Amino acid sequence: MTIAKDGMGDEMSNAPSDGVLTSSGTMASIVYTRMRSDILSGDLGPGARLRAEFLRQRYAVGNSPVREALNRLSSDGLVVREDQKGFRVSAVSKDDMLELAKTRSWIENIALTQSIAHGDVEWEEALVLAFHRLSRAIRNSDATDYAQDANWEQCHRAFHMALIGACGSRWLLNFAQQLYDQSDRYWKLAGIKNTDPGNDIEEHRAIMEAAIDRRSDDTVALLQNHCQKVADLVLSSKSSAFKD
Amino acid sequence: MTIAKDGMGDEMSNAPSDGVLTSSGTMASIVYTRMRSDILSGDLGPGARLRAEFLRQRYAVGNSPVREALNRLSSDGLVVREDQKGFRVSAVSKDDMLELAKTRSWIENIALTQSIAHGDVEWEEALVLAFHRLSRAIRNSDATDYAQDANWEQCHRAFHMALIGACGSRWLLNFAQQLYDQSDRYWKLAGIKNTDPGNDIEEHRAIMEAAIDRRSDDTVALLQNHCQKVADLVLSSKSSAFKD
DNA sequence: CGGCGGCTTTTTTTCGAAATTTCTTGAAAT
DNA sequence: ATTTCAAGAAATTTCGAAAAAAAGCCGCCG
Repeated sequence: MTIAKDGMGDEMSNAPSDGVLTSSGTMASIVYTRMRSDILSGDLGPGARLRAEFLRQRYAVGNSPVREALNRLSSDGLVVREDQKGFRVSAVSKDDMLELAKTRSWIENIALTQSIAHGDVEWEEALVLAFHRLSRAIRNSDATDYAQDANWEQCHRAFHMALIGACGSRWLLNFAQQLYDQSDRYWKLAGIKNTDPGNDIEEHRAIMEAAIDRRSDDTVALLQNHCQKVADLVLSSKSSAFKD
Repeated sequence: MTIAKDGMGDEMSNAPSDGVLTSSGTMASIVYTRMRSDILSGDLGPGARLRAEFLRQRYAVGNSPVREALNRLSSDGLVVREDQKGFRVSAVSKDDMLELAKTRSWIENIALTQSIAHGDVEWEEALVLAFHRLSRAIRNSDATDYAQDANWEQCHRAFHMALIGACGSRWLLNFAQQLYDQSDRYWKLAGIKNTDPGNDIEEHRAIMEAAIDRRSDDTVALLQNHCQKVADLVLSSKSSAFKD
């Protein structure tokens, strides 16, 4: 089931089976995971100062775990560090969003092309499974905005990772995940309501089928379109969050 | 002179003008820089355990700075963390080297194409300057193996960064730098002697000129060729460092 | 002879406080 | 009124030791 050979991948290494980062073990890892989640969800807003005392209290731990988590997050680009002046949640802007979307499209383009070219039967099956779970998550969700659903989120992430899972480069997978995280943050900050379950399922199904049929160009086009649509939505939202 | 808009870039942010990472400020940052350098140079060999006591003594600091540096390096992929079992220098292998070379070629391909498409006059000038410094570093070096020369190393890195400096994505620049670092480590571990200064200069000159002439395809081809040659050398070296 | 539990030792991880730096405030001087 | 400077406050960074976990050791039992 797992594709990467495991060894360098930082984020997914502590995932129980696939997707979720429960990352246990040390306090530092727990704080890292929770804080990452809080930043992605917008609970810790862009630009917010991350004072030691505040975080120690919030996560009920001492100084060291907080600091270790912050240092990891800063390498992930979710937090910025200014020597001697502390940490803050990295800012957002229209320009950043555009840069992000551009970069993501480049990276996913390569990764997807490679994945389709080299994906084996295992990859196909993992993809089908990921799609099945995603569509079920969408159907099962009774919320008017299922994007809030933690399960949907995990399935959606897993699907996109499964797509490129056979690209043959842990580096690329890592990069793609970083970019996915960032996009995810913008999506949530924009506060977009996901209103059309049927279309959402079909869009993902089309991507999956094209991938499995090894129609490389089609798949890439569909995925780019999918991502572009998301980016447009984010940018055209009232976007009170982006001072721009 | 600087191209990136500055803000998220982690590595280069503390560089005085360009290239060198003296990254001062906090002890943690100093240790991070020195340790990174020690790993890249092979002074801390692949797979080596990084015990707290050893590092505290080596860098003459307390526990916290060492730990912060380790956490940052682990996100960079130069160090692997195993919760509750400490840190070690990330391993090397033939497969990893191939994966790395592949990924680097993909990333640099995009970055270079974009840089050539969007590079302005400032970019051209920075590139010319970087080349000039590189060629001077090569000529001035009296060592039989100028790759040992710290100055050459910095100039070489600066040149390759200048090439893609106008790609328009800080993400991509960051990724490219990570991959460059890793390649650099393999290069040094392989212990290759750089014996042909003249050819080295001309190879870089050809790349620079093609880039400035905006011959996108040519430039990419030249760069790929350049990187491929390096990868082949590394893999065909006696490579006592790679268990396979 | 080999594997298994319990003990000691080593190493990692975490805490709380000291040291250092930055930020704030307010009074004095131009 | 504005700027400058210094003292106090707040926050970050660093240290050293305590707590927790892993690794090594040795005798014991199957």
